[in-house]
Amino acid sequence: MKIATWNVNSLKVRLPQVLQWLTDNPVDVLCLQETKTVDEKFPVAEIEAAGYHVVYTGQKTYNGVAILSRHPITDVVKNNPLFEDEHQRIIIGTIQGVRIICAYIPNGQSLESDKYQYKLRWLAGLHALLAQELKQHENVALLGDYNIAPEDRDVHDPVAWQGQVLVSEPERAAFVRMQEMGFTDAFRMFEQPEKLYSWWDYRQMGFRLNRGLRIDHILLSPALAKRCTACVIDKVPRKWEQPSDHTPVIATLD
DNA sequence: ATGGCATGGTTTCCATGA
Repeated sequence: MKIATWNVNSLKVRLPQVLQWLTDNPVDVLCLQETKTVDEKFPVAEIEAAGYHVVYTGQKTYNGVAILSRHPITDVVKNNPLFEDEHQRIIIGTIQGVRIICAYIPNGQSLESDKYQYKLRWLAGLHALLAQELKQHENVALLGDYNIAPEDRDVHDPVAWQGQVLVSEPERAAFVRMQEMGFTDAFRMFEQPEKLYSWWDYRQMGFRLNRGLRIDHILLSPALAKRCTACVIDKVPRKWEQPSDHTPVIATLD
């Protein structure tokens, strides 16, 4: 079973790329973030025609998440029942016995911003949700745009980024807390190329200069980590015309 | 030097992203 995550930065703009990518990479599950699409305008027919079931929750302009799956999706939950939130940032479903949590964690903007405090509160709510899901399910996977680069090796220029949003100590502590709950960063289970990231700034030739961050992750519960045989970042779509600034992460489960 | 680019909506600028 292959599960993947991709922040598409507008599904309306990126739908052709999503369909192309799924043709090239027929994964079982693809979690999307930043669909930026209200539910009434979600491209259900196009995705179903590609052979995928889909569940989604969106809003106007911002945020929005979806799970695409080759297999039926059951027990769907939209948003975090333990954290009141105007934003559509979480969708959960069970696929082939795996509890798939698709999350778009807030950006935080800057340490001085109210949005940063919201991010930290949101992460505390996520911790509570994960604890609840772990009680109920053995196979839990959290896939998405975390907006956290866990370690300095996940940052192209750790000195320039030191203390900034996405790498600040409280954010990294929130990531560590998930690891302490039993989750494993699938990417770091395996030997990886150096300086491989999942996001690059659109500006100033960020991708060409490999000025990136690894902020999109797949965390696996203990039972799933045992089944994980590979995890890769696919940089190919970032090279396409009019790309998302993020690129997909894929984990393979036995 | 707080810019640079991309997206969607309130559309010819603004908010947001990371």
